Amino acid sequence: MHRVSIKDIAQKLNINPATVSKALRNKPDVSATLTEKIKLLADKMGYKVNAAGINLRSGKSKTIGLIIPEISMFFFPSILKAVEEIVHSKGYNLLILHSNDSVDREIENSEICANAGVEGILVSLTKETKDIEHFQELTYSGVPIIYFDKVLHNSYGHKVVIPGVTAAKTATEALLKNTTKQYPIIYGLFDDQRLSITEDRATGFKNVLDKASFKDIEQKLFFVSNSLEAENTVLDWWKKGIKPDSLFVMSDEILAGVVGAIKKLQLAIPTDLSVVAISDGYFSKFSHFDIPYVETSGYLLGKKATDLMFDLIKDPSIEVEEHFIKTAFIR
Amino acid sequence: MHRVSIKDIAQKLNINPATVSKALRNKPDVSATLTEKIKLLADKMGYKVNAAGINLRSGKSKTIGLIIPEISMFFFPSILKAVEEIVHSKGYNLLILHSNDSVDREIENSEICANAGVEGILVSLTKETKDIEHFQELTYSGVPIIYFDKVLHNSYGHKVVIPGVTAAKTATEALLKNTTKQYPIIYGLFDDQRLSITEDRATGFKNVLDKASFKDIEQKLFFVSNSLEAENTVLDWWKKGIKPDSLFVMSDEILAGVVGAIKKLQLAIPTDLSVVAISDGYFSKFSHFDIPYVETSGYLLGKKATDLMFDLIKDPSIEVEEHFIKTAFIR
DNA sequence: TTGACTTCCGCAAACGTTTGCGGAGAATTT
DNA sequence: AAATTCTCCGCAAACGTTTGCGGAAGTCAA
Repeated sequence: MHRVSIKDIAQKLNINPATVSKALRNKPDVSATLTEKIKLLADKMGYKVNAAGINLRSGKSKTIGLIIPEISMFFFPSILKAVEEIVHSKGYNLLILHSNDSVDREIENSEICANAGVEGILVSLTKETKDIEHFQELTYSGVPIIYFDKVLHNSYGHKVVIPGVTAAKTATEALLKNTTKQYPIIYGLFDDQRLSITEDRATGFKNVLDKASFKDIEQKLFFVSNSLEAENTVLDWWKKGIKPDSLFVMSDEILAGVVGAIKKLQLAIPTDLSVVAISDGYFSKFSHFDIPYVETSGYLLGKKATDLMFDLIKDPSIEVEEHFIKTAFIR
Repeated sequence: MHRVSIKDIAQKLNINPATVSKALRNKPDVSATLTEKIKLLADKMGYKVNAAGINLRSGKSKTIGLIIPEISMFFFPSILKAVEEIVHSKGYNLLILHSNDSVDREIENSEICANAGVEGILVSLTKETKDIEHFQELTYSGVPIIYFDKVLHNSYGHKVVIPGVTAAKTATEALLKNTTKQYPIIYGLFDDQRLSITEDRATGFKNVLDKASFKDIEQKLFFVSNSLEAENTVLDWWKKGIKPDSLFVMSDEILAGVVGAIKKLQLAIPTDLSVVAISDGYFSKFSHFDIPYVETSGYLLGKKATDLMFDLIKDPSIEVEEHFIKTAFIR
């Protein structure tokens, strides 16, 4: 019942715990014969290293913290897959904290990370987050922090993000190309306005339409806070007799609602409504109509962020900059 | 740069570390005035408790391990959400380990849990897992283990699962009711045959069809290992001119492939093919046709498993049994 | 005034691990 | 044979925290 420690092994062999410790880690200053004897007994006694002891002694935790605003079925699983893979391949553990889109919980989570002594933090911010003081404290104490996906643009720190402006531009340009009408109604459906990714994508969207002076476009931007609201927003348009010709959708989360609305309204795509999205590509597989989209990859995002994390652990002096993930237009 | 410890605070106030420790935890044997002074200074110095120290001293880790075979976009996120919520509400941390459907990695993961000194493990097994010796060792050492979703039926242990047999029965019965043909072709599409959930659902499926002697049914079971294979299997049927009337689909993972095939074949549902599934309900929202399904909830599964985990931590003598999650038929 | 209680803080030890140093003895070189 | 190097193991201390005990000073009642 009692957990076997190095001391127990040492006592049984009438030797010093330090020797056992060295032997188990194949240090050259223990003879081969003794090393083998120690390992054999350790195995027989069911010895497991005690992480707490190591952490205390070394002052390190071999743990990376991952703080996310929301656990969604879209982006998040692929991110996590990449992060988990890399983190464990490096012999580190992963501590997952979920902020539920609340700054207070985000602050709590940063404190949990601090207490746990994580050696690095990957964080995607909540919609509510207006400043990152609660992380700055950790930065000062030397813990590398990487902000990914949902970040604060006007803040200092390592960032890994989707190139939202250009992605939105590409998508909107595709939307324009498909529009044959002279006075098209083009709507953009976005997530919460406070999000950096919303800001980027809205900028790209407006940018393209504003420059498309050759057409008389009625453009409008709508901001919703979740899938359900997105669905209701689209339903509402049709209920009011407003029928946009084209729709830009900024993410899978929002697209899920749009697809739901399209289903209920029994719209033909792209005849009744032309849709372009920024997406991981799920809906091109699952829905019966084809939606052209700018493809983003959660996996690549997670991979780049985590790789950068370990680079930073090796060499904390790496230049602070904003990294972008490659995207591609899929039709 | 140096991390502030209790000792540092004690030194600064010329008092004993033990007193500081007590004060910070509001022990009654430190005067109110001194307690306040200590807390103030601790705050000012930026003191953070050192988890490693506490863990070592207490012999506990305040950590729960979650071992999963695969990070999927379907079931998994809702499970994780429930687990994360409860675990952190209890002041515990969550260690996520991903086996990638490999027994070897599952064994590694169990060892990581052992080394980390987790106080409990939630595990869903890989397809390859044939025995659970690697977990038994942990059980002996007093770590509660809960097997959820993908389990080994013929093994001893606390389990939380979907009632697969009855769920499949309900779904298959619905399939039968919709069938008007005299000689219907009814196919079942399943995940890897080694999985307990496959076994359960296949049993329920066969059970109902075998008893439906009033009709002359051509029934067949197909086993695939992922979404893509599911899609190819369905495509293959049509390529060969085989057109089942009804299709039972055992999970969202498989349903994703089926939906893809239906899209490519441009089948009308349920006219060309009648489909019933066991699902969390995603596709009823995302696909243009309606698929009746037996609803399962990853959230409820995660919640029940985690609740049981903490019950077990409180009282390890709780009777070992198999718990079932409620399901409902949605049309 | 004495005795019995409280209040409040210090002390020492322990959790498991690792590190650098020191030294006894063996092996090697001169 | 003496001097040098090597091999191998023990020793003590340290990481940060908490616990029970002991005791000094103060409070209260008889």
